[in-house]
Amino acid sequence: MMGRVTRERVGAELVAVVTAVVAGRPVVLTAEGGQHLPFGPLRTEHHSMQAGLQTWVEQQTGHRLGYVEQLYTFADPDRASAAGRVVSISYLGLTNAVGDRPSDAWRDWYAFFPWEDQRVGSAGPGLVTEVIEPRLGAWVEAAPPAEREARRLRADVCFGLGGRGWSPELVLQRYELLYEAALIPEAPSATPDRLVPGERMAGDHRRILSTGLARLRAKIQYHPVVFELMPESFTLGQLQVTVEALAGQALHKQNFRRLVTQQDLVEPTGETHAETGGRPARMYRFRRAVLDERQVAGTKLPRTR
Amino acid sequence: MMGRVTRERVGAELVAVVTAVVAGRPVVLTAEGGQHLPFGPLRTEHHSMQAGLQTWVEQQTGHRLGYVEQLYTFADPDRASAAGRVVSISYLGLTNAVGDRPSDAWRDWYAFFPWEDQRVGSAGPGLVTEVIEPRLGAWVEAAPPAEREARRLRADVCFGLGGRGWSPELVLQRYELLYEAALIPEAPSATPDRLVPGERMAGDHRRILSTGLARLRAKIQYHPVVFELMPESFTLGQLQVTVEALAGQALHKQNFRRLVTQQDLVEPTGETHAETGGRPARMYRFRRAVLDERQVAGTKLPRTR
DNA sequence: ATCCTTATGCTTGAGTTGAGCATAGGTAAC
DNA sequence: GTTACCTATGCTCAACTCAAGCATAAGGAT
Repeated sequence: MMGRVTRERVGAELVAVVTAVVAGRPVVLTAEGGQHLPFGPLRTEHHSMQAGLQTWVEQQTGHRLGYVEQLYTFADPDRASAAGRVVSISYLGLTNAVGDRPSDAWRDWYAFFPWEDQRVGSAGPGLVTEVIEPRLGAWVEAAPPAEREARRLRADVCFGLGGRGWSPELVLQRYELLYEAALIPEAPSATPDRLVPGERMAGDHRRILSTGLARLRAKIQYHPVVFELMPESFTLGQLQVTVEALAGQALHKQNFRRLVTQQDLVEPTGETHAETGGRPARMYRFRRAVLDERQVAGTKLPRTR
Repeated sequence: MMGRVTRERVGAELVAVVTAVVAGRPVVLTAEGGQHLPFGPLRTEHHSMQAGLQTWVEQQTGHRLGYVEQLYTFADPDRASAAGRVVSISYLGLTNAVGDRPSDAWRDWYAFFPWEDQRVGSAGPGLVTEVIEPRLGAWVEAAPPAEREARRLRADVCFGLGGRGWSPELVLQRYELLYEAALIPEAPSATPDRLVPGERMAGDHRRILSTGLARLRAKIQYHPVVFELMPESFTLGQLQVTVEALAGQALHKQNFRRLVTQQDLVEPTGETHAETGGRPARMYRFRRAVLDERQVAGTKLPRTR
């Protein structure tokens, strides 16, 4: 029967990856100057884990999350110390209001993962070709011959090398590859002179963050979650900028609007918006009904180039 | 800093949804006569949660899992009793060998979810139209008028009513709907005379199982995991039967083979197989290299009808 | 031989997607 | 006020994908 005793007990911790998009920059809520993600213990008084997370994220941000989703449960072995084992249950939360917290609590995603921003003009593309590619090349060459081809293939797939395309949703795989290649300060055998740029976080929080980005980038394509990051009404241009910020990639404008409108994800409010110095744009609002009507309806990424 | 103390401690439990496909029937490993899924406490000596799960599943089945993936972490509030809170971390495991365990440990998926098998000749289609649809209809009518349309829409989407198509991957949504409509014995307000057929399990294990089926049905479409359920070599017909068993749906044969072969998921072994009383089929093996070469490559479901 | 069964190959039409041309309707500079 | 420039929006076209089904192949059973 179910009453069987589980003899050992562990600490349970809730970790939140709360993200928003502000002025075309994706940001994540951090604590203590970006050193870690907000987290807290699961308490007995919490009705459920989601409820526990919701309440104390509201305490911190002053805003209710439009969307919460469980990410992954980690049992970081490095932390199984004297105090016993700790299990971290991580969640992804989306909001459109950054609230009144000091703005340095909201940090740009790409401060932690500069290579993930592949939009033209950003750091990503240069970083990959000038720093990451050569250092991964060295890592490939350092392998025993039998393993060399496997390493090269993995590097090529992750970072779109050798004529392969860049896949935005491989965030976690890229992080783990850099970790294994010791190009990241968290890695045990990392040496300061061979590191790839990017801020670190305490413990395994940067790994948790990368899991969140990966999930969001994947989810956005087949589930209408972007709208949780948008204000009540918005232009299709603003929506596209938001998606591009998350994907770290430019999209084909005309095809993006075709996708959004043909799926009936939005409806016009009747107003227009003329701030951009171009033709005024129609404003739209999200049709919340689609959440009930269908289970698949997303914002695919009609890529450019 | 990370050393912050988490004051309360909880029991941590690993739960496994281990599935295989035997003779065209999808089966799941259970304990104590199908009353619950195999589970066990997370121990300090386990290197990681996956390792812990792997080792004791191997103990139980005598076979190594080809594939293990974390499913979801539940904190069943009903079990937060005197002993304190229990957190269940669930995993999906796939294997192709049912081993030498007594075969009643392996139970047919569809004993627990008869409505999920929509293949012609199985119980599903009749069950939906003759039992589920009318009882859900009553549940819709029982709602306050303002809520009625929302309920109807939800029932229609989940069970493909009102001309909508059946979506195999909505396993969890269907279970939760039946739960809310009190058509399932686990539901608090369920009455014995209005139940939908299907065996129950202890605690929330049937919910965990439905999470597993949902994940597997979704995953199969964009990741080549079916092959973990297949023997070394197989015919395309056998592969199709396996996918159909999981999806609970018939597939268009010619399109299925085109999909599999065009993606280079398999390579011929050169042998043939003549047991079916028809033209002998070529045997194939899975090209394991695709796991490294690509991140997306699945067995989409070329549906029939 | 004839029929039944499963396997395999191929075609066709509908729909989806990537790419880009063309026009609309504003603001800012000259 | 005319020109340049900018973003928004509409539309077309070719390549590709996908559902559906016809046709043929190759075995066993009667």
